Amino acid sequence: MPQLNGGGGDDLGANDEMISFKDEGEQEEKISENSSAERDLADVKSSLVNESETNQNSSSDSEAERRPPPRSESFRDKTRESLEEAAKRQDGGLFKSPPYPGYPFIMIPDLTSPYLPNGSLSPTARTYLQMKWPLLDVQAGSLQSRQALKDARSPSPAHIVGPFCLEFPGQTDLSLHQLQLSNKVPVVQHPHHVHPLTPLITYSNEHFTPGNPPPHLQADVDPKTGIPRPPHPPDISPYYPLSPGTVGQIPHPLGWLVPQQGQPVYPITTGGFRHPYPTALTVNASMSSLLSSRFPPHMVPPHHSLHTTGIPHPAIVTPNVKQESSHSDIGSLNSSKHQDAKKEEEKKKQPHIKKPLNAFMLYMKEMRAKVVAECTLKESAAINQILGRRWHALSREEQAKYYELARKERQLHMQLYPGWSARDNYAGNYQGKKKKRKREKQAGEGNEHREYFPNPCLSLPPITDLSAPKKCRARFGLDQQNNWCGPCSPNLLSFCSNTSSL
DNA sequence: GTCCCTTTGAAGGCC
DNA sequence: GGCCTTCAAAGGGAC
Repeated sequence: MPQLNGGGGDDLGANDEMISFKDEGEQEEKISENSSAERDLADVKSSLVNESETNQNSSSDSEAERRPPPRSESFRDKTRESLEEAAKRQDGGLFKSPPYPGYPFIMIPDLTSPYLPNGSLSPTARTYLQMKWPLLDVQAGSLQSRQALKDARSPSPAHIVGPFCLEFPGQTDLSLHQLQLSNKVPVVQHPHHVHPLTPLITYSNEHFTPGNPPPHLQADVDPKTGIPRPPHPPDISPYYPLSPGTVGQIPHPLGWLVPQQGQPVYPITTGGFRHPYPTALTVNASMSSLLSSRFPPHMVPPHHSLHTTGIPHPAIVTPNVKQESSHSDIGSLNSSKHQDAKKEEEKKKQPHIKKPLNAFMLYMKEMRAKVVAECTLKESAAINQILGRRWHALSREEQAKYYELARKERQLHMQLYPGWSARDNYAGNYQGKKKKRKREKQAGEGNEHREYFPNPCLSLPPITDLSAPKKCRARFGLDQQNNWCGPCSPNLLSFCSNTSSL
């Protein structure tokens, strides 16, 4: 279990990474950012068509209350304090918007040892699991647990947001119902029942095959206690040590029934429900055969993508076959080209070791589904904007947890792939893809500013801040306002100011 | 089918 | 050291 530098000297930057938020107008922006996440959703949705943020000023009072307190103490002390505090309020505060909902076995102290000495789940663990997975019968169909779940859900752990991101505090059931009525939201999905391990399900979920429940997911029973335990795929090796039963790895029992954006809400497979880096100690060679039997051939990582341990590492991605074949066709036209193509082919066959996820990526993985569910947004660009703002709205302690996880990911990644460099994945080194990006497009000077503020109402400082328009005003002058970029355009500004709905 | 968009952070290269 | 670029995830949208 990752600890937040309780005393160890091994911090690889978690503290350093606690960079203060941007200055310059960010003060004002922070006010709006710290304005609740739910407004973010509304903001973004509306701002997709240039919504104004001016109304955010009206709620600055409540926002001030939500803002993290001044951080006069050392970060380390604060971190420890917050952990202790979390430990104290583990039961009472469980439904009070847990500070780190995505990492229950880290942030929910009780879940670090969710099992009681007799092997049964601790009350808090049960409650938490029920909250996270309402369909998971933690106690073998215990009516009690269901009742407890029902009760527990009443005080909404967070804000359930309806299809239009309206807030209905305390109206969880209603909101859920509304969500269910919404044709954009999976009926079974509860917005807050995002799998608590999503952030640890790093790398792609591409190996998951929606369909019938995998046989291995039949709830297994603890041989000692007789208590059914959540399924635990044998091929998953915990990176972050878990207690007996590895509660953190419990897939949603109905995960295969809960599609979301073409993916399960609770990805379950070795590719989808997994820890970032299976350790060599607990994985055996039968994994590939297991994969072969459970997944379509194209989803089973070829052997050459196995780690030296024989593990199909989640960070290893094999380039798709089609590209290879197309290159082979081209190569067949010319012998020299053929050789080149062969080389490329071999190059492409080399496993692609992905970068470890950084803190924000981990955060995004965790929160994306929630945002999608809350706001019925699907465009990742818009979602990421929301997540970016939420990220800034997080307290340092909350961010620190993700930094710590990211740090551990990097450490493990380094251990598993000592010679790997991020450079290896740069286009050219790795042929499997792709991309040259917006920077290239920025060649046009006019676009530069525009791209920096891709969505004016999201990225610009408050409308009252005239510094941004000054950029284009300085560049082109007042008499060439037609050359001003969108965000700087006074017309757009007034549009933003006056537009608040789709 | 491929790339772009959008976010933040990490890492590498260049000056 | 500062700046720039690329990549990591994600999925709709554009081409």
